[in-house]
Amino acid sequence: MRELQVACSSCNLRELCLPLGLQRADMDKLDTLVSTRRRVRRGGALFHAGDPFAALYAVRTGFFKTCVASEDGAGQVTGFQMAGELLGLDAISHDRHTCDAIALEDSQVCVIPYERLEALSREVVELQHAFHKIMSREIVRDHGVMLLLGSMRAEERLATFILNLTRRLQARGFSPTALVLRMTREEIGSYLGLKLETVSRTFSKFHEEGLLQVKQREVRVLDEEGLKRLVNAPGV
Amino acid sequence: MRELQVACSSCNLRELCLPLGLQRADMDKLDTLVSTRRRVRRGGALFHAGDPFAALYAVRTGFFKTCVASEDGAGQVTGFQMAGELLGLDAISHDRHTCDAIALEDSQVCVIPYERLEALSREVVELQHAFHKIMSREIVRDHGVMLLLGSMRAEERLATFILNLTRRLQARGFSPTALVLRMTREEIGSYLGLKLETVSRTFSKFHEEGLLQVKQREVRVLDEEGLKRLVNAPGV
DNA sequence: CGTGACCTTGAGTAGCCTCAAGAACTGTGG
DNA sequence: CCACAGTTCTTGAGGCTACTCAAGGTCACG
Repeated sequence: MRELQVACSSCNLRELCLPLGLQRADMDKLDTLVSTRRRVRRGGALFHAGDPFAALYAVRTGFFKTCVASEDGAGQVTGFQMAGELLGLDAISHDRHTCDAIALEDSQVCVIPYERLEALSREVVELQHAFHKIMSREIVRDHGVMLLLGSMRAEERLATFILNLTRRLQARGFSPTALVLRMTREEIGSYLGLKLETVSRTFSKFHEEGLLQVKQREVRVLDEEGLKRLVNAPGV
Repeated sequence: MRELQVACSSCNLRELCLPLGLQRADMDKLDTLVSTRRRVRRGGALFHAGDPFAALYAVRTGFFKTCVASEDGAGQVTGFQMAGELLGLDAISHDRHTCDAIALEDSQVCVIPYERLEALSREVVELQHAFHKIMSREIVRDHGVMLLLGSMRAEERLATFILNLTRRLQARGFSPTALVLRMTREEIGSYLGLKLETVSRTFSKFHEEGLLQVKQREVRVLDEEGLKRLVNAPGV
């Protein structure tokens, strides 16, 4: 758990992350709050379900998955987080984390001590706004996943997933067409409510149909409109 | 839209609702914030997706469903809300509601003007805590639904749903075994990612197996342990 | 170059969906 | 209070999607 110095005010993610909407002066106050980083190796856990809650984490670099455990031992991936996204919001409710956060590549996170975040957000209205919006956005995102899991078929689910990933990567300055999946077929399947074989078959189908070029974890979007059509005009 | 006088400090839901954890003095401040109620007739909408966001709502009496619309027109029920639960949290993110809230019986809600809630929660630490916990709890709840939709079979889903309803009703002083469903088979199905026929068949199956007594919308839990076993020891 | 993890593909099957018909209930007007 | 229309619920038959089980291929890494 190496700790590094950090400053939100000079972070190139400040337009995506917690500081969104803050003025320069307020940003300086945020710098006093978010003062350390933490490294997590690929495969390592940022936190586990049951761990006491002390801080939220903002992904600085790298890629995470969060997964909840069900009663019978089987888990489910509830989300994939990339740079600028917050981890740990679920823990506020019970002062303990309710899911595992696992790094899918070597990563760095900014540590946001929660008590101090609450204190500062009582002083800085814009920070309060930003934080509430982030929590609310997480709720909206979850509703979108519920819609996906509850009413889409396999092809729609995977198309939605790929379009969502490319959109988020594009917002971070990456190519909107070429991406390298950081997660296994099984993890994608868990997130989308499918078995890994179904994910694999559906990738192959998209490949055959010229929607995607798929080579293991390297994916290139060849026909974005075709993918969007799949999502919007669901199978009969 | 009839408006009535109301006071959190004298509300018998204060242990379930926003005021959870507040001291007497702070409760009085909350009373100045939550000063009006609104009636919604069965079938009526508290708000629609796209409506500008101004207030959160706490269910005072009655029963609601929230549903999001998907691109292709089909909707999905994202939750059922009963007394003491908050509606509208999703709207904070974009200053517009992202789902419809429909009353499933004649209902009353307390109106919580959002700007004033933010202002007061900068003053009253316990209110800030309570509000953040409520948002976080919604995120945890959504993760539970994602787990249900992503990895459970029909029987597990319905058993989970019934157990969840009875638990919440019990917390409100109702019988943990007898309940009257406020929603149709189709709405249950939409929430659980099943077709209404499957919901109906699964109810019939539970009835045959002696787990439930089902007569249209009247349900009596005969074997709670049996339901729990279904949830924890999934099929095969 | 061997080992383990991950991915692809095939064959057969189970669970849920679709389509359809009829029953039970709700509420509305005579 | 009853008849009727509309909605909701139940049940059956058949079909399709995604799952299970299985085998072999690819890739990363020591």
